[in-house]
Amino acid sequence: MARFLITSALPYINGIKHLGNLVGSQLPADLHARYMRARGHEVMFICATDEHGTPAELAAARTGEPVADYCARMHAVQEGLARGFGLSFDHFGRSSSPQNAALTQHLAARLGAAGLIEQVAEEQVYSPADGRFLPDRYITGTCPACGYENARGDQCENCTKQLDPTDLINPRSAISGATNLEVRETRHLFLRQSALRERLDAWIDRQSGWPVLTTSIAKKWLHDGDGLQDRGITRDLDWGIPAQFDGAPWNGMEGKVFYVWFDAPIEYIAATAEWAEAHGLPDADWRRWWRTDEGADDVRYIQFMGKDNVPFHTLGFPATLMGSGEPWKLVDYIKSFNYLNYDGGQFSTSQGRGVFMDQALELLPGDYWRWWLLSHAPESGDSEFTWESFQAGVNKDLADVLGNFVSRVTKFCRTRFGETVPEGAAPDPRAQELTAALQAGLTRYEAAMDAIAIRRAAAELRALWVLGNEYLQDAAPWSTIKSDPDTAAMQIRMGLNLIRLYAVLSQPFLPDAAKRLMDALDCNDWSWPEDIAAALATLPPGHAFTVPDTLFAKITDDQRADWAARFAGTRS
RNA sequence: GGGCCUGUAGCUCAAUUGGUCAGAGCAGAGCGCUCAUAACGCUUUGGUUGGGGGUUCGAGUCCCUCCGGGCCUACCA
Repeated sequence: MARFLITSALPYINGIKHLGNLVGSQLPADLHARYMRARGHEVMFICATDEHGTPAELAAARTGEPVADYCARMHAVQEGLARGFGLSFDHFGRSSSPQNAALTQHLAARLGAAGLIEQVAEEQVYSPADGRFLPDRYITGTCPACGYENARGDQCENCTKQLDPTDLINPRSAISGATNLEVRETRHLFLRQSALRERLDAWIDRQSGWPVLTTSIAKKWLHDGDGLQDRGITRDLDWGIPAQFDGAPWNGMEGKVFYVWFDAPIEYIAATAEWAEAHGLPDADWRRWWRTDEGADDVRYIQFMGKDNVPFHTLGFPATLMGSGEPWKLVDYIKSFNYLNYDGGQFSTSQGRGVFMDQALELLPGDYWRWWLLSHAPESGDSEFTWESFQAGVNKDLADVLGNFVSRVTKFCRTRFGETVPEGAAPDPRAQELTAALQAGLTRYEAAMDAIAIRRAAAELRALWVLGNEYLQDAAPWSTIKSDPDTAAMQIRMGLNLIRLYAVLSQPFLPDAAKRLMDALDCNDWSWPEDIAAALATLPPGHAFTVPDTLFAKITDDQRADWAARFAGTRS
């Protein structure tokens, strides 16, 4: 038994996430966490909301709430949606927690003491009307290159030219529209990532088997141009972790907070501390996951994230931990994902394009989405959600192959033997053949799951379901019962035990359906099969069960057309 | 501009270090079965692996080039 620390990239507090966000981090992380637990490993699965930064402040301002209230409310909303999708976090924390503030300040102080933080004076655009400094993208104006009137300060969306806010003609605040902008000098803390470049580079080189997507992005940032650049880790904002605090090795940072990309990854650790507090456990209980000098030496730490998050997890966060000079646990494997597109374009939070988590759950339970999303996870390239594909995947895989198998076995048994596992003969050669095929398939499934090859794992799981239908077709208990009731009974006994086996094996993908199957079978033995023959004898003759309700309902053509039309436009 | 990824049957995707790897699922066609959510099983039609050139005994798999798609490029997070 090993110990697995699993973190999912933190969803930003600003609004409800769409299915692309879900499949890019939280969902695959959950799959892995559930699988590892099922295999008997000790797992700590951590996620949290990322709550600081300008967008949170602006979103709160729009609803008229104090930002802290807004974040608390949205955290609860996201937590509820996570539950709806069956996300089995050990703790779903908040980057605004006191634990994160303390740890962020602690690490910053350590970095400062190590000479890895310096103060840099910068000029930034300030908007007196808004009472705040404006990030580049919150300044709009006319593009000097193409004349586009709504160009952003970082880049013109029309001609894609990289811009500096001061390049814009007639610049104005994207927040208030104010045009009386001025350039002010402000001082910020910079993390001297460049000083850690060699260590980071060597550390990346030491990793093996990481997705190309992960290492290529890290290498690009390490070696492109002048190499890894130092990064500002503070901002002129109110909402965040104060950059000036007791024990800080610098002065003059009053009124400034740490930048979200500095404190958000630290929340992985802090959320584990939150977990300990929530369970009334001592600090040692969370530190054994994160401090290699306090027990984390045998921990395997795996992170899940979309490709946009890779630089911060391969460079920024490791730089923070390495630079602290303290023995913090570094990530062992980074599973990164491409993007899921929506019907020919991108999912877009800002434009409300695509299906959002709350909307998805209004249409269908979480398992339907989990299956399609995971079996189409954008591992090797961007993938695309279409309603046709979703309908086909759900109907064929879940309703026909798995759901109908359960239905035909349980209903046949009820009709011919009653709702108890029938006695019957001992397994015959055909049943042993099935057992062997399942054993081989299980090995392939486990290999894919161990390797976090998600689409392949889904295909292997489905192949196991198919074996049940093949066996049933071949054994044909509806036929054997006429001449050999004992054999028919054995065949159905196999079928009922197969359902339990499928519930156990499918649980990481389909937690809710698995639970319903086990409830119908009146079974609570979730032990992962070591030996298939033994696993298929778990439900003994005479064991009572009930025929479950339809496991997965099919998506009709009318529903598909209706949903496609409803989500064609933008979210209101 | 620079960098990275990608282009394999109608669709979604597989093919260890180049050597029976040209495959699977869906869709299509035929047959079978009737327990079941008109479900299941078997068989089967589809590709000169984006175009062209090169290296090699041998290349989706390496190199060059052209065409197409996507992403990143550090102050959105």
